[in-house]
Amino acid sequence: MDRTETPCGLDVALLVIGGKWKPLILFHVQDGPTRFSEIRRRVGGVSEKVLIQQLRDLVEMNVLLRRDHHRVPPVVDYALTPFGETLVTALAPLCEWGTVNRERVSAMRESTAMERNALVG
Amino acid sequence: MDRTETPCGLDVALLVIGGKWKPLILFHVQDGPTRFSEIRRRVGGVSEKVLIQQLRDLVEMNVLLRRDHHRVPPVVDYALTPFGETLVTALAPLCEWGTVNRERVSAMRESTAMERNALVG
DNA sequence: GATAGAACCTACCAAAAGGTAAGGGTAAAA
DNA sequence: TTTTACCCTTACCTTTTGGTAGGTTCTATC
Repeated sequence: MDRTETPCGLDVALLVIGGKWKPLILFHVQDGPTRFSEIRRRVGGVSEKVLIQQLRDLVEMNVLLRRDHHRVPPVVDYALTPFGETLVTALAPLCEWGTVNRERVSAMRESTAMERNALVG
Repeated sequence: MDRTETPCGLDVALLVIGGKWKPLILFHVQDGPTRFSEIRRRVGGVSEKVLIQQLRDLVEMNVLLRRDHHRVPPVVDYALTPFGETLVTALAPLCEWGTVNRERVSAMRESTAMERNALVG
């Protein structure tokens, strides 16, 4: 059977998880509702601005639920929606693939970078 | 168990499939070696420049194999490597997820876009 | 009284990614 | 003989994305 006619759903998936930090966010939120500052600490390396952007995108897509506890100073946490859970489930094999092949991939990236530098120098 | 210490492999996976057309390319190549022009037709909407860029990235990453048949006018095709096959396998659930949720996701994107426009206008 | 921490927002800037338009060298088809 | 198709390449430009640095409002703590 020819797959030319059956469009691939990966474009849809990437609409949702496309963004430098979104996969990591999903990963670090899957154990339960997590506060903003805690996500920031766990993800590591994100600026607040970008974190909020990506969190908002995920909330808009109904992947995450934002809960404002209406306290001051603010208390807000984010949790997976049922829809978000299906996404995380679908993401699991890819996550595992990445974990298994981390070394391999980063080694390849380094070697090709070296080749490029050799051509330049 | 706390996942804070076990890094998520999704960042690695996105290094490989990150790029507007890469998932689609992988999808359209999985039935066997495919010629450049055929990939271009199947993917649809890519410029030659970008297609070649992404194909080269995938070749560098050892996901695809480029075979030059040394004819003129040129005959070149691209096929999945064994490594690439493992990636496609890991990608399958996400692909299915996207297919199942295509309507839902595009509906959400449209509604939030409408909200934004309403705020502007 | 100064400071730190919570969860953001805003203006501005840099880098990366993608897109457009043109060309190139060959051979077969029209 | 002009056109078409093949698989690219290059120069240039626009869009998207991400990052920096500052500010805000409030409370609890030192």
